[in-house]
Amino acid sequence: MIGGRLKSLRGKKTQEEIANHIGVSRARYSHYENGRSEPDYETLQKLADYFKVTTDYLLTGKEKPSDEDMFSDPDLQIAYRDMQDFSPESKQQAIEFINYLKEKEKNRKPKNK
Amino acid sequence: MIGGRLKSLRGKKTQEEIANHIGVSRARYSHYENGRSEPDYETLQKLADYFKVTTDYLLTGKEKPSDEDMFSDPDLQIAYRDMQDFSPESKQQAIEFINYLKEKEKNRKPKNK
DNA sequence: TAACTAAGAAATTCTTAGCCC
DNA sequence: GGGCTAAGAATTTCTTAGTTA
Repeated sequence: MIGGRLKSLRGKKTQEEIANHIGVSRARYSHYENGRSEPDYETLQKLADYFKVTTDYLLTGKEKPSDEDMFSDPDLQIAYRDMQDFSPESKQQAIEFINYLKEKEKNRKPKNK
Repeated sequence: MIGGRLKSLRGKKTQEEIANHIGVSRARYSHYENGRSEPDYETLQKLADYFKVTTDYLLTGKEKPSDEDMFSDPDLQIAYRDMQDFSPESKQQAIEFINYLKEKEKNRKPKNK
């Protein structure tokens, strides 16, 4: 399960190195990689931080390692959710402003396409 | 921790309804909401599926409900997708404008709902 | 040196049953 | 009905110590 992902994320580093960084014993980390036990949520978070992936990725493997370049930043998502609660008028205003920015973007960098 | 998020996601549904859907006892689900215990990974996944959010969101609260079924206007969705291609500067501008509108909305209707 | 594991200890979760509002 | 929780049972994890390669 999550073990395999940990294994490949670790690469050529030793188990001890990872274990030290996240503050668990060697044996404990080994258990995680071999599926003998699963990390508690706190440790899972530390592992995700250390490997620079989301907990989602560790758990499901369905997301890609979200290194630096995440398309969808949280701020944008929050803004989007906010917009859904807007009155029709505000919604319209928001959309218009976004379209305005979109035009500006176009001119800034002449795209192919 | 994750309990609070479960609570708000549940809304006005009963604990029993959620519990039945994910296949755990009432008491067990109650424990999750009140932080007396934490769901194992399998149950966490079921909860995330049921509430249509990522496990990341349940664990950290940092991500949004998965945009899979962000219903609402198509126009808004298009605008959202456009924003993802924006430069950081334009993104920032868009977010600021949305926040400005958000404030305006707040003042428009001082009382809840 | 690095990784793995058996076995018991320790910690956590789950169930039952009941209580409260 | 709907939600909460004490106590013990059940399950899981963690540590130690030792084995394997």
